Amino acid sequence: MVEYLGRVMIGAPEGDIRDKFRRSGYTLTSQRRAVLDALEEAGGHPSTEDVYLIVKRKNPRVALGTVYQALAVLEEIGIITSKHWAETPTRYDLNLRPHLDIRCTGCGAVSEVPGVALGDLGAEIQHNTPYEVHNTTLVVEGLCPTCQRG
Amino acid sequence: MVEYLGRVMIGAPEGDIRDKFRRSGYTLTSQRRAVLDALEEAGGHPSTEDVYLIVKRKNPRVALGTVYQALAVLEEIGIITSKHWAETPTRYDLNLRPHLDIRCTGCGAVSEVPGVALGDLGAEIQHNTPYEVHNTTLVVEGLCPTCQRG
DNA sequence: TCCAAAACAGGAATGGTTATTGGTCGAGTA
DNA sequence: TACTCGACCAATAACCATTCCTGTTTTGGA
Repeated sequence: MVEYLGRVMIGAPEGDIRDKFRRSGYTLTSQRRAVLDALEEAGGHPSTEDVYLIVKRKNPRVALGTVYQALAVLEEIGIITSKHWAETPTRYDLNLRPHLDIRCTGCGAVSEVPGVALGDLGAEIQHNTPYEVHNTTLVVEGLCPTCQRG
Repeated sequence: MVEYLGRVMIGAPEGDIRDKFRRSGYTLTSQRRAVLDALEEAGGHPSTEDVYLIVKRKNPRVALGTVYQALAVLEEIGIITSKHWAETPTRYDLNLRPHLDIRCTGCGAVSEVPGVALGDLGAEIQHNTPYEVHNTTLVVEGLCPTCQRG
């Protein structure tokens, strides 16, 4: 059995993670811990496949389905968030703070766009629709500096 | 051979459609015309499958792949637009005017949200990233009035 | 009318994701 | 310690939207 001793530095603090697991009723298993560590090691906005490959390096027995399920659990209890660009695999992020990401249609790289204030767009939308608004996500695509030159 | 005599009323006028096809080099075939008619008949924001079923009613020989390709061509030459919500099939729209749509996570219904001004969000994003911004889409989800009661 | 290019039908293949199944592990309890 | 129960896991099959492939048909231009 491989041991996962790493600590999550970028995302929620260790205490929060334990709290969220305890409150949710889910168990913080070694596989779920491994997925968290892999997210940290990957940095940025890895896909499920990225996470799977990192986890598998340390524990080849972990199945892809387990990673999918672990990521779903981690998102459900609020330790990570997911983002989805059309035609591409879902990506995950340890960064819980609301922020804007842009994806390069050339190489697939994802970067944060700082300093853009969305204001109370959510409230404005809610004001103009009878729907009960749950989720407003801004999806941004473009070409990164490298791909502009290529 | 089924004849497609319908005229597109909601989307681009007939002349525009012909122009766009001529300029693009693509041919306005009976299948592509049928797809346009189906989009009009479906109204709202049909999925590829929706369009396929309508087209098939009139001409059972049309293949699903053809509908996919026809929709891609129609989008490429600027006669229709597509929208994509995560985990759901792509939806198409004859309405070329920029507008905001919300999707019900309960029943899948899509409605327009009127009166929301996005301002120059695109410009603001471009100002804050070295990426060359091509596309900014606001994805909104919620519960429609009916599903709120359900 | 003839020909080359484009478009099509039908169906197989792909890729991301989810569901199923049978087995394992661990906490709580007698 | 032995038992029980449920959560969890690995492996794999299934799913679904979409794309690709192949042979055939249609189209527009010479």
